[in-house]
Amino acid sequence: MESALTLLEYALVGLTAQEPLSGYDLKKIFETTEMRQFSSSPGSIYPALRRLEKRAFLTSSEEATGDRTRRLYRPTEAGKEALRAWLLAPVTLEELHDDGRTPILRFAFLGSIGAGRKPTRAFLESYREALGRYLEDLRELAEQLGEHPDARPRLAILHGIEQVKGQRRWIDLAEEELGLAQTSMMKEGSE
Amino acid sequence: MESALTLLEYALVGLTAQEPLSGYDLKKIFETTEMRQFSSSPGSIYPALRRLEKRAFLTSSEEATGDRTRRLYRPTEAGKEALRAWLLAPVTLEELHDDGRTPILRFAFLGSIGAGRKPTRAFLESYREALGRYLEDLRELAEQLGEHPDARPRLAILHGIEQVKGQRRWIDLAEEELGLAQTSMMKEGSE
DNA sequence: TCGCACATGTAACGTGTTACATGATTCA
DNA sequence: TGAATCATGTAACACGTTACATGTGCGA
Repeated sequence: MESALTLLEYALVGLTAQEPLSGYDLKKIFETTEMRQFSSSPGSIYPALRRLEKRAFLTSSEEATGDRTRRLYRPTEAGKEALRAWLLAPVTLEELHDDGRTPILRFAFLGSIGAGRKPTRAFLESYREALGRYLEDLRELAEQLGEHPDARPRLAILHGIEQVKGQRRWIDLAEEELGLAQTSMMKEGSE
Repeated sequence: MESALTLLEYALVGLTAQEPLSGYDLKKIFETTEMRQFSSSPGSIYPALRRLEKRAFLTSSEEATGDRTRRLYRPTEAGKEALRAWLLAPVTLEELHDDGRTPILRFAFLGSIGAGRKPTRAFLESYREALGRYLEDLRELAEQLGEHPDARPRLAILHGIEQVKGQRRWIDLAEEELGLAQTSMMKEGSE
């Protein structure tokens, strides 16, 4: 252990794990896809890549694609291991408190470590469980705010409750699409 | 202009605008309510309060509540003005991209500047509008990811879509609870 | 009197942001 | 030939995190 990468760093390892990428590629991904949450400024990406290489989570090699030379990054074994540990960790209430968007980011990356049905299902289960506890907290808070003269703070909590409900619906949807029906009793052999 | 406070700083101004608070009070709020997203560590709060006082967004006064002495903070006129500008700004697509949680945080604070029905309605309208555009982007992205061999990235986008739907439902709910039915043609006099 | 809650700070550190800077290649 | 895109950096700065530090008042 003693890893603890930043979210940006995990994203860099996760993306390069799927295929070797240059800093410029990553920049492009951050500005065109839903990874907008990460800054696409070179001032964040390039230093992070250097950092990860120095810490031996990534390796790079100068390569000539067509005519230009680009420095392509890919994860080392240690990098893959750190990524795996991050992706396979169960979703906790604390994670939801810190930043509700990291669970789904982790989910999206599960393919980059070739995770099969079992870890995917385990991930969704822990997500569901954490959401359940989160929902309890929110309902309690909403009740406490019931006396508040201004309705808006309580409505803000109701917003959170609606979000949690949406996330739960999505888990059902995802399990269905992935053929992970929770009622099934069949043993699984994949992964 | 030339304000641009951090999210933490806006939260500090917004909370003290409702009633004068000490650094310790704010710390408590951050660790017990749904404002957990802000660190409750003194290393972030006290420096931020000093900063805001130096920049004349807050004033403080040593006061003896019971026996202890506490430094109570409250916003200056400039502080209230900055808060007002922040709260009354329409929700934009960019804001949703940067951090989907700021709109609802701003909404929750609308009472602290005594915002009435009209700005509240305007806020929700802009929110709805921004979400609509966001939804279009997400649907397009989901379609692009349809070809992807791994279903999980596309499912991650569907998660975003579910979240947006939940937010829209909440807007309807909020408008109803606040008596801001969008079908109503009545002119309003408040605020 | 022992520990907990109250109450406020400081210092080192790492990281993201913004702005600046450079040069090659491609396309109109 | 000029502009846009490709491609990679650096430097100053501000901020949040973590850890350390100090002291008071209250209740068991």
